[in-house]
Amino acid sequence: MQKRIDFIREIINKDMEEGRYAKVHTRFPPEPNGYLHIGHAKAICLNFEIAKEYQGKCNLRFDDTNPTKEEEEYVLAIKKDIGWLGYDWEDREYYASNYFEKLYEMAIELINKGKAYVCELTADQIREYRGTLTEPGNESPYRDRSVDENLTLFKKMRDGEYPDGTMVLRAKIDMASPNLNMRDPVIYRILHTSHHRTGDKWCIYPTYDWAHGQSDSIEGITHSICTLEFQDHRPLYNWFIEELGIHHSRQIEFARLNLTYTVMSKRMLLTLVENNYVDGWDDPRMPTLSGMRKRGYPSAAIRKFCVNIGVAKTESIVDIEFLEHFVREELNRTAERRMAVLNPLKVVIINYPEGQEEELEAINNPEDASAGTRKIPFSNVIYIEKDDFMENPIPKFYRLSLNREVRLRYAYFIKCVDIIKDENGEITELRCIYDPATKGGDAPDGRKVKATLHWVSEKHSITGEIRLYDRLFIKENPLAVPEGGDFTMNLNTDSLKTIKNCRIEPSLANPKPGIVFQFERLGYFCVAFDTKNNHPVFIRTATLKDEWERIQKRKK
RNA sequence: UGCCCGGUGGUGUAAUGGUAACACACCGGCCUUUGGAGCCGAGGUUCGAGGUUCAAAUCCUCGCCGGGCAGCCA
Repeated sequence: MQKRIDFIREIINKDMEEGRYAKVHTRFPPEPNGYLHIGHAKAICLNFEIAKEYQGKCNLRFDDTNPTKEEEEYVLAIKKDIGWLGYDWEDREYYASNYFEKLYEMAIELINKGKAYVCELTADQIREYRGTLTEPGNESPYRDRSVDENLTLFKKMRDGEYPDGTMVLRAKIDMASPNLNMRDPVIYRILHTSHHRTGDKWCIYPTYDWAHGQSDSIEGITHSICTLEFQDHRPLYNWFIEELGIHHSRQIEFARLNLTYTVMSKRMLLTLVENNYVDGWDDPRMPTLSGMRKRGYPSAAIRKFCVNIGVAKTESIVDIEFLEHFVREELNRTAERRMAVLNPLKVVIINYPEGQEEELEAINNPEDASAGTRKIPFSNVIYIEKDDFMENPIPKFYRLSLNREVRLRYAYFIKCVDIIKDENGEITELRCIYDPATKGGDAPDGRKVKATLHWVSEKHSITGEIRLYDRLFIKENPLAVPEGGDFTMNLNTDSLKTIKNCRIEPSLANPKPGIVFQFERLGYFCVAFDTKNNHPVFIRTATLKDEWERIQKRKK
């Protein structure tokens, strides 16, 4: 995949030139406490693509140091999503929990060096002793315990002799450091909670800060790429590595992805799931990879998006349309075209013999000749889209109207000669005449029409359900709320509209779930996984760009 | 009044002291059997002020603005 060189690759190039590392080895380190979202995709692509470019490797490592939040369900989902994105960690599926024993030994080593101590201050006291952003902290009264005492206490912590929260192991660094992370950070806490991998083997767990850098080191990671908020932790990780005298990875921080009309925090996504604002983590409206997969987004589009947004340290918000652009670009190339009418309006062609029918040839994908053609049945009663007719056409509307001629795609020119209404004045049917000479859609006399409509033959069509998904939030920044409000007040209450009786061309009677089609002039639609035989269900993946909609919007 | 990071069109990313580039969006036009796709064109002097230099988005100084950090979360 072609990409411009970014600051991360620049650093790596320099490291390689200077011989700092013999090869490049990266890793993607998710915490299994939620599903992966598009922001994670950025990190996944970065790490795996860099490994590929430098003929190195990229590990998958679960950062599972907090058993109170992590679950097996999430590790399964995460692996599935990374695989779907197209990346392979081969046999390098690691877990921070694999290193618990090693990490424990490292802690002992620190204690032996007089660089760690068991502290019995409560959580609240630790906070008070830490000082503030502008004032230095105070040293814990337990800071100067003997090595032996620390060793004994730490062993007893491990043996389960103390309840949760009674003591912790802390690194002994500098309570006056301007970097709060260096003010004797906690590296082990007591948690009598069973872990999804280690079960009840442990009742003390390393903190992320203690586990992360050393896990990278153990795996021989050369370039540890993470998000901006860990910049302030880097000195701490370096301190650990140096005290322990182990392999030193270079940490490089980049800005996480933000998208308009989207929330990206796992906490908020969990809120949406738990309060049933959406139908699970994989709801097609979610920014999760599983949601996007269900929505019909091709993984290639997501990859391309991730490459094209670039990487930098500037915090930014990418327009969701940029993602949609790559989805459309990919689908335009790959999706076969079909015809479906969402809001059917009956059209009777009065000069086409009743009972007669014929098959017309249609191109499956104008962008890909190898996709071939298919036959579409035609008869005297068809359906067109309600929106494609206007009794009193406004300027620039050049679809069907009384006495106006348009083309039915791949079929004939038709001209509307009569409008039938019900007692409420609603249009229920159109009467048209067709020109037999225009079969296929071209007029031998060279006359032109301004519009081409999609259509479906009444007696041949099948009915189906179509789910129209829209963005989940009404505000570009869902987090912008008045005092006391929260992001859920910016939820789009109309983000899902279900249309039951759509008319769909017969070739779509038994489509394969997951496949995406373009319904001509409407958009891309993905076959839903709960679709049933002869009653297909489609999910709208994305609309087509709509010039007519833009014209109307502009007038407002 | 602490420490760390950042500031280039509407958005995102380039330009690594030498004519501010690319993509998306937007606007205008062409083309079109999808008002799709495609094609062509318009729009910025780089947060501000000084300084260094023949030459500054880039280097220096001082401001301004934005973000992160006071979990036994990651």
